[in-house]
Amino acid sequence: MAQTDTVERILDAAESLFAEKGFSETSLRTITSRAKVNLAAVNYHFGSKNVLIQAVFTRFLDPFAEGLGKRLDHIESTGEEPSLEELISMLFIEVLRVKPRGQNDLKVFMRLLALAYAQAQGHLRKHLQAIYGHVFTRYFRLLVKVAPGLPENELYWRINFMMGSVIFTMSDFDTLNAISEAENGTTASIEDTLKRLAPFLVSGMRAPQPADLEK
Amino acid sequence: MAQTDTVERILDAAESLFAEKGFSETSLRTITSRAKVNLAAVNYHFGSKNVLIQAVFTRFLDPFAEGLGKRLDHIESTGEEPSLEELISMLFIEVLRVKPRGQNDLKVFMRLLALAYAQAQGHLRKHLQAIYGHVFTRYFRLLVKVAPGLPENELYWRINFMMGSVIFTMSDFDTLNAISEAENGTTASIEDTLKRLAPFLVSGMRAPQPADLEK
DNA sequence: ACCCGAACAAAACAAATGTTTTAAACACAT
DNA sequence: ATGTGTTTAAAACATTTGTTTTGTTCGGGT
Repeated sequence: MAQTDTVERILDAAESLFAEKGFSETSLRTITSRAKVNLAAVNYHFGSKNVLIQAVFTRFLDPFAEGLGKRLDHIESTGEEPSLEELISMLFIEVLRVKPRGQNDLKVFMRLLALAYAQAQGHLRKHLQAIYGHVFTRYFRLLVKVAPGLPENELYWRINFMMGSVIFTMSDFDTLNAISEAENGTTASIEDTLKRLAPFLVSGMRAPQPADLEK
Repeated sequence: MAQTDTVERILDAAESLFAEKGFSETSLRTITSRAKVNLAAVNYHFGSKNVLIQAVFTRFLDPFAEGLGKRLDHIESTGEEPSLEELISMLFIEVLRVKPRGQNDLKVFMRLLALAYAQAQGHLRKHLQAIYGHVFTRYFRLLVKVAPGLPENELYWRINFMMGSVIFTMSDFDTLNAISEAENGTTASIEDTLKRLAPFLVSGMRAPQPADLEK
């Protein structure tokens, strides 16, 4: 075969461009020109733009889901219950472990997640749910066991509250940081912001259940 | 003039379609056909699609920002400090007060907000920041006074954590609710979910400051 | 040396998009 | 009733989009 880094170059370009501008706003021509690849290469290697989008996601979600699954395996085999803090920070650690390339890949990662949610309807969500739904369910079941005596459905919503905070903050980190500088003269790194997030999330998860919903 | 509900009909159709599918994914032709209006009417009344997008936002953000501003006026004039709970629920109340039409407008409202954030770069964000930045700043300053002894920059990030939870959850409410039914057999109303959000957010805001960031 | 299939390049295609243009219909003041 | 400015209607326009087609190049196995 010829130099088959073509596929990788397409994925790299598509990933960053999608994160910057969204899916519909990124044309195949801008992708292929940044990747220094012929236009037809996308349809040749992937078949369609939608499949390319899915491929971008699986490339960074596959190792994440696999790593998370292994941690769940280990926990289930040893039988010892982790703390709530450990369970939450497990996600952060796994995210940080996955990123192999540059500095701002965490932002790219989060922005892609945010886009996947914002662009709710359509092929992508079903695709992600079909592939990664199982691992998420396992994580959720473990969290139900560990969490402080709240019913399942309450915990389900709190997990989504958590994910909203993380994804929203990280995906718009640059903008929020710029506003922060204008507003109170300080800037923060991504790591700082993750450290700020942890106690916020843990306290939120430990909040009492709203009285009139105890069914 | 002729029946000038044309503008309103365009805005109604655009609003719901944008919330469903996003901006780029919604063509002027689908908007005008749902609104039962001629294609050229959009460019005639608004000038361009971008201006239409901005108009959709100002239509529901103007009364929101105005109502919020009046509440801030009242608080500042009386001089009494509201509690953190009151300050947070103030946002919820104002959102619920604004929506004039159908049941699912809250979802539409939140989905539009989420889209505005997801489509970070570009005309929309600057436009919103230019118009509504002032009210947001006032709210922020008040929250700094009320909040439990945390530095400004810490509070700034926590506000964004809050907004992330709310916007993310509400904008994807239907999907999350469907997953909830599949996962643990229960469904929730929007009002239930807002009630669940409140203690989560309040506890998160009251969380201790991460030790290694006390600068 | 030959061949075969994979990889690339260039061009063309059909469809959809935002926008503009032209003309007709309308409301309303004079 | 007439005329004027506003609103709608229909068509056309120029781009841009994803995709397909056609031809070429390259590498390795027999």
